[in-house]
Amino acid sequence: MEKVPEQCRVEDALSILTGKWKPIILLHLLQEGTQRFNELKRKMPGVTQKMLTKQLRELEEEDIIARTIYPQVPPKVEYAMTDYGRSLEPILEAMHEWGRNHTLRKRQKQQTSTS
Amino acid sequence: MEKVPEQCRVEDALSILTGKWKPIILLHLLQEGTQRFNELKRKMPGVTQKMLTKQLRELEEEDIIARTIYPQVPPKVEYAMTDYGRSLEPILEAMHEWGRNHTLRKRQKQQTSTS
DNA sequence: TGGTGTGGTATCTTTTATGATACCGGGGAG
DNA sequence: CTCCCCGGTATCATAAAAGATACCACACCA
Repeated sequence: MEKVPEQCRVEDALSILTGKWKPIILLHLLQEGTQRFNELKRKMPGVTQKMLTKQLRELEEEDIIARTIYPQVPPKVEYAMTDYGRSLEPILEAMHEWGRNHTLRKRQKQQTSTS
Repeated sequence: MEKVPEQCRVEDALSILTGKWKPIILLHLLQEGTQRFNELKRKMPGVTQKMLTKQLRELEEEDIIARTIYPQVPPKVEYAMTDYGRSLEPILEAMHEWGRNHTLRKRQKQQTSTS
């Protein structure tokens, strides 16, 4: 029936989330809604135009975000989560929750090692 | 109060799961319990010894898995999930569930494009 | 005596991801 | 006229991840 091994599914999700700037892009779009290119760029210190473009394109390719071009001058391009993209939210939340505990744990370790 | 940006938490989780062989290692250990090195290796076609060692060491470093060496000849080394490692299960399950739908979606897209 | 199984290391090469930098068109501000 | 803003592209360089290959000690088996 199903020939694809189980772990491939996990890797599918992982491959979409993996990328230096993708998690933060997704969090911005989820939490603050539709954003313009430079708006995102300003909120992500350190990212270069090229990298931001690339990561956005890859997310768009997977139908996680939608890119809307307004035929104006100067150009206006907006990025928004798709419904499909929003289906990633449980994963991001699970990771966020886990990460919170991970941070706490690290702190405790540091304390015990310095005491 | 909290100076660490929210997305860092997500990236913490991601950084632990990311690695070509880590998801499958974790799934094997979760589903089949403690495993020896070569036992894992045989279940992961294509992995080289070096890569398997590296990924296992990284997971051990993060306290996700535990490495037990039995002072025998020939050597016997076992890998097992730690309790902490098992706390990743909700994330892996969320990704697995998402991946299942992702696969279905891709298939549907192919069908509509070839019809 | 030579080959096998165990759990690795040490090098080297290739592939992939990320980054720095320069450039673009065209309107609007000064 | 000159510069900036916007949302990019193109080129080149670097860093990081992954892979190929060879080697190791030791005991066991035949």
